[in-house]
Amino acid sequence: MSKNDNISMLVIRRLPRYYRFLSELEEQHTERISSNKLAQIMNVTASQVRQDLNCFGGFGQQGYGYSVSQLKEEISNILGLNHGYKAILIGAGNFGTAVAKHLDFKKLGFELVGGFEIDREKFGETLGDIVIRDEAELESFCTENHVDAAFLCVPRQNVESTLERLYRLGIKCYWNFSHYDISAKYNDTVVENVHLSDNLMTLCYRMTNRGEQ
Amino acid sequence: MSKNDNISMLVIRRLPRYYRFLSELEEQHTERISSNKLAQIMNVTASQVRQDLNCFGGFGQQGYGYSVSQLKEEISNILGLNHGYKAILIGAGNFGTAVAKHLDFKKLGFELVGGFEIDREKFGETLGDIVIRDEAELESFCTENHVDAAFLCVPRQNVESTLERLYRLGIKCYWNFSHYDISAKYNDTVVENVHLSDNLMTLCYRMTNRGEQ
DNA sequence: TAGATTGTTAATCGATTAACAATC
DNA sequence: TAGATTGTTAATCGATTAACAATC
Repeated sequence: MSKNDNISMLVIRRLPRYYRFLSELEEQHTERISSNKLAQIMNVTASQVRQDLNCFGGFGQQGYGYSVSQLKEEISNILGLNHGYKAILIGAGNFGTAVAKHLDFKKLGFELVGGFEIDREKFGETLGDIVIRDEAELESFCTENHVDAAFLCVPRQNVESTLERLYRLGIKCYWNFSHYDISAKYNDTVVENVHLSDNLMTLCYRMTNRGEQ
Repeated sequence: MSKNDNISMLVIRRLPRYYRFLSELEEQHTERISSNKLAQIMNVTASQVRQDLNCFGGFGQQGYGYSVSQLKEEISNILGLNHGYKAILIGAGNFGTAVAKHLDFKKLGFELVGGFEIDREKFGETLGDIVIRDEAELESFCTENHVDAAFLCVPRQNVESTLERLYRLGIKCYWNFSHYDISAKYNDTVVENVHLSDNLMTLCYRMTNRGEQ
């Protein structure tokens, strides 16, 4: 699929953004778009758009531009959004609930197949499509069901022990809301961290140093 | 405060991470640390640590290294974490609730002073330290109380109209959980976006293309 | 003093932008 | 054909890393 196997993480992290803007264009029934116009909408350079897309192949046509729906489909394939990776939710507190209720996992490449909690009050509750189970059942559930990834929505102090169990079960892809440094301990994992507090501190910096840039 | 007013956004986004690791070192009663050791813990180069810190001034001492507590304090000041910027929460749904309950705003440079909702069932509820109010009261509240920032935890379709009101009230700093492109419309704002779905798509890409790197 | 480690300059590496020939 | 716009190469810019003199 790819022309070049060494694609920068910077390019990859821009792909979802392209995908978002293309989805919007499609909703507005825009059929074709030039790198120039797309760059303008996204507030980047046309050069960057063309370079980024050409990491994966030539999806455009000289003199015409790009077909919105085709390009969207190509990026979807590059991201692998069609895989429907089976994921479990660890922790059905406020964050776990928010994530499970508001994200459309099907569109994001995943399928949420179960949720686990230590709080017995929540056992049996349903959250979107999933049922909340006793975390003690983690091993039996994962043995019976194929699970590709875990969404870690538990406080930091609870992550470590659960993570060890998940890792032992062969689950090595994590979406991590805690500050626990997974890759430091397990180096053969795939981890995306959501550091909300880092993000908020950055906002604080920018508010404090407004005008300087 | 700064030696150089043109500090790269890449450096700035690393500051919260330094702050986090320094906080941990302090908790473990580590008094001093060398750029080499810190780099090792954080999985970056010692050069980068020294270059980053030197954007803001010389906080170390040759032959000794850096004082953990002093360096942490310096970074806190650079980020402006002592400001206690007054913020309001827009939307007390699952995400708003999760954010309000689980983040320690005081430590992140903010003080949450109120919350707003359109769902009348939630009026009067308390969430951590704040009371949920009718969004109709936004103007009166913000006129009576000084508000520096808004945390936007409402679905995309509701952001636009509320944003216009906030902007008219002079609130121009936003923590945005929606996909609405604030800076495109209002260019004198400070915006930090939390794009959870972008993050999850990146995880999907990395799972799909595992082994290639 | 000798050893350690910074602050800083210089070298390298990578990412972005500009330019333009290829081509629809 | 003429105009538009890509794919791609070359030029520029910026970030990271290496090296080392300064100094605690």
